[in-house]
Amino acid sequence: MPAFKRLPRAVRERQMLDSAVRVFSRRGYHAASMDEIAEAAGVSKPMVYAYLGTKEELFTACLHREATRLMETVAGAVEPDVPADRQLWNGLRAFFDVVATSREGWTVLYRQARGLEPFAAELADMRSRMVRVVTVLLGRAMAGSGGRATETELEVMAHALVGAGESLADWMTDHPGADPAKTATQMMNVAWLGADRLLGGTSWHPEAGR
Amino acid sequence: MPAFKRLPRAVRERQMLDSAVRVFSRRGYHAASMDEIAEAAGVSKPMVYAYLGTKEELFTACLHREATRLMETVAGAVEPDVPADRQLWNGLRAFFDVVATSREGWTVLYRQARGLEPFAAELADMRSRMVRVVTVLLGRAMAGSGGRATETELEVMAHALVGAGESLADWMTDHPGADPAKTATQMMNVAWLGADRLLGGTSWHPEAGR
Amino acid sequence: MPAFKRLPRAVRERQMLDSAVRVFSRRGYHAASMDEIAEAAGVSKPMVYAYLGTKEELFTACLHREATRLMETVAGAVEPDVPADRQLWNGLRAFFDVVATSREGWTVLYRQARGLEPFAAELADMRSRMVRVVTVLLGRAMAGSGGRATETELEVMAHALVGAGESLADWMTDHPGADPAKTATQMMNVAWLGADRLLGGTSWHPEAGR
Amino acid sequence: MPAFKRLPRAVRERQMLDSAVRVFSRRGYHAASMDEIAEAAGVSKPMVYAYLGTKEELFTACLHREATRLMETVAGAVEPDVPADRQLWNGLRAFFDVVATSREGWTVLYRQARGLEPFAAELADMRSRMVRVVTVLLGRAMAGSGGRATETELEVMAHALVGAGESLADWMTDHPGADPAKTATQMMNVAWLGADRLLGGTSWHPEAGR
DNA sequence: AATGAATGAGGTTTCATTCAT
DNA sequence: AATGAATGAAACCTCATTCAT
Repeated sequence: MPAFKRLPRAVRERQMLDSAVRVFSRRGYHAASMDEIAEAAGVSKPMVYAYLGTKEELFTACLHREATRLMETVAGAVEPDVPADRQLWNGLRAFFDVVATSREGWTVLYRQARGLEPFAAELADMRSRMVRVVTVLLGRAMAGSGGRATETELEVMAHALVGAGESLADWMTDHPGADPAKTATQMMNVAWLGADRLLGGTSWHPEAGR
Repeated sequence: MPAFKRLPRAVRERQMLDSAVRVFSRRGYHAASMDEIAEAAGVSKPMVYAYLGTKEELFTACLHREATRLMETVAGAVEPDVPADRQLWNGLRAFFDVVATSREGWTVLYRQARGLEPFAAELADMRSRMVRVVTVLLGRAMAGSGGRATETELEVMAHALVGAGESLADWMTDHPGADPAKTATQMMNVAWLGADRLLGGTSWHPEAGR
Repeated sequence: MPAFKRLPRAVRERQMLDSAVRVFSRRGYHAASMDEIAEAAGVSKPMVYAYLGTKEELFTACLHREATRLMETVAGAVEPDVPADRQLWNGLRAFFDVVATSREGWTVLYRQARGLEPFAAELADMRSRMVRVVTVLLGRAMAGSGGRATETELEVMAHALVGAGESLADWMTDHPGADPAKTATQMMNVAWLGADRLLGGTSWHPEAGR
Repeated sequence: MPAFKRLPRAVRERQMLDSAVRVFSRRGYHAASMDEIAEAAGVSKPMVYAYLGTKEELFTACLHREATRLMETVAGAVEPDVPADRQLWNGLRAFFDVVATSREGWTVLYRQARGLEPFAAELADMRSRMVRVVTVLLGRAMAGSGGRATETELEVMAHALVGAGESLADWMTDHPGADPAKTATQMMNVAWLGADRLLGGTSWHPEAGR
């Protein structure tokens, strides 16, 4: 079943990436074969190699595209002049939105890549950037509260928050009906308020004056 | 290069598992070859197949052994008659201890397995058990505080906490000097107290009367 | 030693089947290696797998091709409006012709397959069809002779005839100079002269005075 | 499960051969593993090697034992002073008796070995001896009937008869209820009625108006 | 621009077979 | 006398990758 029409390169590339993401998600990096990807894209294998290169390069390309999509969405949700907690909530909601929307895209590739050299390194990098952003956010919040946590402590906190976020992203993947905004709020209740207060009855809400 | 001596089965099996964990960790499941594992164990390939079975079964065996080691250590650290926060801290410290001690053993296998069918399913199971334990813990804590979170909310909280723990385990893997007890405390500060209070200067400490 | 030229699939497939039949005949199913078959066809192993599939499938393909060749030749020799004995002779001669012509093709594969799961079952099927055809032929002959053999007796007779045919096919394989037509006649002299009398009502009995 | 007692060599050997025949007939020569055979005999593998040698030698041993059993039974059924037809019937009945009694033995001998180098050669030998016996029998019968078949013609007849016998043996294998004596009679009805006339001088010819 | 044809390389798995106890 | 421990060798199969058309 050859491609029906000669299409401009950009379109073809998009088709291939779409197929690649789908196949990689379903089968996993190693079990996915270039054959299957090419077929899924309705193209012959040499085309894939001509346009996107090696299997490794192709996977990297998938990773990049999905990562960019995620990062940009989150970045677009930022409102710089808002309190730190609200900023965090905004970012979380955007993050959960993306995850819920393109389940195949992000989560699965992410899960794959984290355990798979030579992609793990790259992923770790991206994760570091996220942690850094959160760290800065926490730093700003602290500046307005008179706290005195060390830089390392802030970093550890940020790691914990990012991990919690990832974990809930996974949870959403398994609960298709879950609402991103609500999940973001629930996470804020743990992360921001703390289990102690939360369990005691206090609760955090995005619309609260703070 | 024949094995140096005839050893009883139990010994050889342990050697093989050790080597397998090491090789799987370094190379990743797919890139690891049975050849390399056998050689690392100082044994010929057929021995590996005779004692531990297929590559898949071998990996599963590694997973099981490391998971058991982890679970038992954590379970052994539990002190049932202690307040919930302290219990959580105990568990966390034990968890971080194991991770820091056998870096190759757990973290890497865990990272691998989570993105790799047919292991992901089994791992997900184990993770579910962990989440359940934490959920129960939270429920008990709430019972003593008069809160009114729903079951689902508790579960989401538990997911967040587990994710944060995993994330910090990763962080420890990259920071060999880190102290498990201290890391556990830091995580409690986020998870139990909440970022808000923490940043404001309050802090949680394992020895505090509560 | 790469293939000399790029050839269309149909051609290559034929070459491969030819080689496979030859190698399977010489070495036997298990002793034959895909490597040797590929080399004999002047092709690399992956081509064999790409075009003809698994070793089992390849053997089945060989069996099918040779069986078809045989069946069609025999079927082509049938003249429906001729007396039963003549029809039988026609079929036999055609059968011996094929066997004598492609010695490697049929007999050897047939011998192999009869003792080899999972091919035996299929072969048994084909043999059953042959027996059935002969049974019908005998039934028609009896109808014109007033005999009264039971259905089972006819079937046993047919089995005996088919076995005799196979045996003589083997004999021909070992006597390259033998003439198919003459052999067919000789077999008729045993088989038909007996069948004829039997179908006509005469019968032999162990206790008879002779 | 080691053998329960130290047994004399002869007994052990018999056990092993029994198991070997059973396993070979169930699995086929190649699919049968020495492991399985040893286990089936309740003995360790080195014992099998010590007593019966290589796999090839073991199979040959099976072949020999079963062949001997068959030959001796048939030979024991001969009554030299009886007419040729009755002698043939006696032999056939004994033959079918053995086959019906030890189905597994027959399977190993014929279905397997006939298509399998290096055993086929040996089997062919045994078969030759059978053919020779039948040929002689036919010759004697002819001498008493005034026929004039050539030596080759007799041999061809013998081949046909042996083939028919084998085929009916197979048929019996698939019809466990069948009666050896009756089957022998049925085969005589085809084979002998024909041979009888043929040896008496009548002959069939394709061009005969019939 | 696009593809059918082709392969090198490597991995898992299974056996028959033998030591050393 | 008997066996658990051990291995060399080889088979099947699959894949990423590239020519030649």
